[in-house]
Amino acid sequence: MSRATTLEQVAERAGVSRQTVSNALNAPEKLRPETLERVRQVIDELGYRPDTRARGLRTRSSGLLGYCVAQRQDGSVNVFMDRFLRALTTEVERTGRHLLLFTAPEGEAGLSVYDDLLARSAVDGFVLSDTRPGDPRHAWLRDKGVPFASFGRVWSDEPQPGPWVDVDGASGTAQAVEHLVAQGHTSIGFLGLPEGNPVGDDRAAGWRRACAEHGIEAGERMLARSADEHRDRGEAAGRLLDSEPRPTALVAANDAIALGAYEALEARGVRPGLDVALTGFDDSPTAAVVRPGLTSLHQPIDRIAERVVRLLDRPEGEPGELLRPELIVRASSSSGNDDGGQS
Amino acid sequence: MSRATTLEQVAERAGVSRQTVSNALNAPEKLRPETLERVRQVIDELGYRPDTRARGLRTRSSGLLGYCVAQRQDGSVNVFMDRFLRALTTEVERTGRHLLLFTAPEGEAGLSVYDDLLARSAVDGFVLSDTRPGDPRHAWLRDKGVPFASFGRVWSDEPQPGPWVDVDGASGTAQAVEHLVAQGHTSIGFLGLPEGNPVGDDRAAGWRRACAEHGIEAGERMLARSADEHRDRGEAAGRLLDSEPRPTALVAANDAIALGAYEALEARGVRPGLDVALTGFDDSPTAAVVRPGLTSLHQPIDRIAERVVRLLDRPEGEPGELLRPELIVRASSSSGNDDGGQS
DNA sequence: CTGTTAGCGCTTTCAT
DNA sequence: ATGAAAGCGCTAACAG
Repeated sequence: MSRATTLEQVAERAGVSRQTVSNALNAPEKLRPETLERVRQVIDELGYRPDTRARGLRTRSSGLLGYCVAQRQDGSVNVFMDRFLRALTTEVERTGRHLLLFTAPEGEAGLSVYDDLLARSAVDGFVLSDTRPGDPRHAWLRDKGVPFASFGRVWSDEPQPGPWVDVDGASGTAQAVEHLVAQGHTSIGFLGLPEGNPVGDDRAAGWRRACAEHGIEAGERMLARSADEHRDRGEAAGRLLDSEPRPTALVAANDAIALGAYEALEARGVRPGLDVALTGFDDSPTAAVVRPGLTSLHQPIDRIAERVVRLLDRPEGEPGELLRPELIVRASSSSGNDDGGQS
Repeated sequence: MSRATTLEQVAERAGVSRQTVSNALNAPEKLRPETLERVRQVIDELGYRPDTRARGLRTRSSGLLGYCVAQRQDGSVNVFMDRFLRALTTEVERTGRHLLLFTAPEGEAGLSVYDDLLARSAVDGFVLSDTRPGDPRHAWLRDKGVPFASFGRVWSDEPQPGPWVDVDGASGTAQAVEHLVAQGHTSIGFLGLPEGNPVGDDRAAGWRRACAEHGIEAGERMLARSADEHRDRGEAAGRLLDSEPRPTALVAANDAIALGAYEALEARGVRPGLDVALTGFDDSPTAAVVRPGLTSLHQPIDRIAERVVRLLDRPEGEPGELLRPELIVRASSSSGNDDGGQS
C-alpha cells in the first residue's frame, strides 16, 4: 500500500505552487485556463485526490454523515429500513459525502454516542430515523447546533425539533379505504398497531376519516389492535371476522399484521381477495410474493432520502415535509387485478 | 456548534505538556500514576476526545472500513444482507472503528470507486460482500496491498485472493436431506438456482452428496433449475411434481424458490408439509411467517461478521473459513413440529 | 492570477 | 517520566 500522491507532488510536477493546485480543485475560476489545464493534466496523470483528513482538519468538516442503525431487540428485521439505507447512501454520495454507520442504545443513554462522534469531529451531522415517541435526540442536537434531519417525527407535545420528512400514514390508509369503497365495500374494519403507537394512530386516523366521508362506520367496534405486530397470527383480525356483521374488507396498519390476517381468514374458510378484501402498509417484499398478492402502500423511499439530505443542508425552508405513499393494488383487494410482481 | 476541546486545552488545564496528555491516552504506562490520574480527570471534566482527522493524519489511518452496498438492479431486497450489515456495524465498532458506506458499479468499473476512497485515505480497508464469479475486487486489492476480507468467495479458477469467510452451502443442503431422510423420505428433489450460479452449484452439491450417502437418486431428473430466482412462481417445482414418480420431498436452493414452490404445490392440491416436504435456505423473515412455516437454513450472521473483521486485521492465519448453517425446522418439512417463530 | 505564510490537532522523535 | 520540535496534507488569508 504505497503512499498516496500529495498536493505538493502535483505542484512540483506542474511547476506551480501548492496553493495553485488547491485552487485548481476548489476555485478553478481563479486560474488562467492554460494553467488550469496543465495542473489538471498532472492531477490525472498522478491520480491525485486530496486527502480527506487533511482537508477536513483545515475546513473543520469530515465529509461524513452519521446514521445510527437500530439494533432490533427482538431480532426482527425491518426490510423497509434496509431499502432506505441504500437510498440514503446513494443520496449522500450525490452530495460528495459518505455515510458513517454506528450503533447506539435507545433514548438518553444513546446521546453519549452522538456526543462522542461529535467531540472527535468524526461526522458533520446526522440523519435520524427509527424515531420514537419522546425521542431525545432531536432536541439535543438542535440545542447543540448540530446539523441533522429526521426521517420520522418525534410525536411529542412540543413542535417537532428540527427538519423532518415523514410518510403521510393517514393519507395512505385513506387511499386504501377509497380503493375499497370503489370496489363496492361498505363495511371496512381496521387492524391497528398496539395502543399508543403514534404511527399506528396516524394510520388509523386516515381510515377513520375516509370512512366518515363515505358514511361508513369506523367506531371502536370496527377496530382491532394487534398485541404484537411482529408475531401477529391474526388474533385481532379474528375478532373482527367473528363479530356481526362481519366486515367485508380489512385495512391493516402494516404488512406484518395483514399477513397475519391471512391466517385468520383461512382458518375461517374465508378467501382473502375473494370473500374479504385486505390491504397492508409498507409494500414489503413478502406482499408481492404471498398468494394472493397483498395490496399495500408503497413508501417513496428515494424521495424520502433525497428530501432528508436536502433538509439537512438547507434547514431554513419548510420545517417538515409529508410524503404521500402510493397504493399498489394486488389480488388481496381486487381479484383478477393482481400484477403479481414487485412494485 | 461550539469548537471541540483540544489536547492543548487539556494540557494547559492539567498543567502538563501536550505530549503528556497524548501519552495519557495512548501510552498510559509511561505516566506516573498521579499525573495520569490528574490528566484523566481533566479529560473527563472537559469531555475531551481526540480529533479523528488530526490523529488519522498523523498515524496514516482513518478509523474507517469501507463497505459497498450493492444496488440491486431489479429492486429486490436481500434481507439477509441487511442483517449482515447490522452485525458488521456492531463488530467493527467493537474494534474502535466505524463503517463507511458507499456504492459502486459491479465489476471492473467499480474499482475506480475503491481507488478513489484509497487515494483520499478515506478508509483503512474494505469488507467485501455480494461477491460474484470473476469478481475483480479481491485480486485488485490484494495486489495493492490494501487490507480487506470477504464474506463470500470469488469462485474462479485461481485460489481465492485474500481472506474470506463463507457459509458452507453444501453442508446446509446435506443437513436438509438428512433431516428429510430421518422423516422417512426416499425421493428427494432439488430446486436449483439458474445454471452457472456457483452458490447454487454448491448447494446442489450438498444435496447430491447426502442423497448418494443414502442411496437416493439425485440425477438430473430430480433437479429443476429456476429461471429467475426472484420471480419464481414454482414452474421448476411444477416440473418435478409432474414427473413420475413424484418426489415426496423438495430441497430448495433458497427461500425465494421454496416460497414459489408453495404455489406449484397448492395448484396441484398438494399440501406442503403434509403431502410433500419442503425446505428452503437463508431463513428469511418470510419463512417464519408463511403457512406452513418453511423449514430453512439459518446463516450464522454474527459469527460471519466477527470472523470477517478478525481476518481483515489478522490475515496471516487461515486463508478462509467455512461456517455451517443451522437447520431451522418448521411445519413445511415435519407437520406438527412448527415452532412458528423466528429463528 | 499566483505564491508565501501560517496553522488546523495530533503523534513521532529526540532531548532532558 | 516529561517536554520541545517537527511535520502529517491541506486550505484560509494575505501579499505580490
